[in-house]
Amino acid sequence: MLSRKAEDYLEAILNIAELKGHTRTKDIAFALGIKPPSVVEMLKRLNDMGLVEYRKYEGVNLTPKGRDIARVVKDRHETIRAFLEIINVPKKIANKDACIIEHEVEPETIGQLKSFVQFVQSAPDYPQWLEHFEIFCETGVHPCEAKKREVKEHRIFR
Amino acid sequence: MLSRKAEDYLEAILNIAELKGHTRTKDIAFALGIKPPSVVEMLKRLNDMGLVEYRKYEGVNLTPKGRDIARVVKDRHETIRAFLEIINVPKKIANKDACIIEHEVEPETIGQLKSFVQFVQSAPDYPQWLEHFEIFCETGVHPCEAKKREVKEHRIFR
DNA sequence: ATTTAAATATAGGGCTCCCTAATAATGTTG
DNA sequence: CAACATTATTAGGGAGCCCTATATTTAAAT
Repeated sequence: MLSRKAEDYLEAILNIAELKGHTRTKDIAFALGIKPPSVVEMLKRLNDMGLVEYRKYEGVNLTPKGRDIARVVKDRHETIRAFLEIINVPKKIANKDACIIEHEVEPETIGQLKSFVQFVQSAPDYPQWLEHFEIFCETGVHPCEAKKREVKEHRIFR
Repeated sequence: MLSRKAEDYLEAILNIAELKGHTRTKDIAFALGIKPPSVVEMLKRLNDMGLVEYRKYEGVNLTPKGRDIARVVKDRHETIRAFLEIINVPKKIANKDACIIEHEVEPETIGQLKSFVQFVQSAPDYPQWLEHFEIFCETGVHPCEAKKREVKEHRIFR
């Protein structure tokens, strides 16, 4: 089983490679907020696992095996981020926390989260309940409940 | 900053204490799926941090400070577990994955998750969209979309 | 009260992942 | 091409968590 950190590295390498074409130690270190020597250490390990092709002073490339894993990890990340944004977690935090959640969580959980995101996104129009959710966040009261109460109160006053 | 593992220990101690009145090394080890020596090591550390009162061969108790933290952790856990169950992650997995997610995630995220759970739970009746979500999981099609399509097809055939 | 069993603790070791300081390779530029 | 800056790497070390094997203590049973 791959450690969460190893997954982070693979994902970072994929992202950087897509962005810049080549991947250097420095960029990985920057992306993960750590120091270069830590990166080198991990690259050696990933190389030994056959997930990455690492050549000193030249840079790294994902192997097909490594790329497959990186894609899965990235997909999970996107799913979680999208979900968190749906429930109005601020963008920046959503992204950061997706990084944390994405590891080690069971496929079933990711699967359900993914379904949920797709469900919301495939809704024909902006779903009403999401609007209700926003009101609930602000007021602490479910709009439908508020309606009911009004009706009740009317009855009392009459 | 407290490590995620340290938080796990505090939560476990709280749970066991509530259940049995006293907390022993063995029970913690069982709850966390690790061996007793690892527990002893952590208890010493938690003791030094003032989160736990640990006496050799006698057991542990949470200090007020430790109990406060444990309660927060447990609350987070409950929130996440409840959410995962709402989106139909199997109970057992929901609980396990809640353990994983609950750590290190920003308060904002927990807050929004919590709001979401409360929102669903405070809905006056079983919300229709949840039913729709279940159908979507099974069929991959949003019920509302399906309706639209039917209408369209009708038009074509006439 | 002594033996035996269960629980607990210590010693020592390993893996992961991070760091700083020092060294080596590479690139850039006058 | 030499001097300088940038980037990478090695060396060595530390914290966190876990383990097995070996004491030690407490509890239970004869």
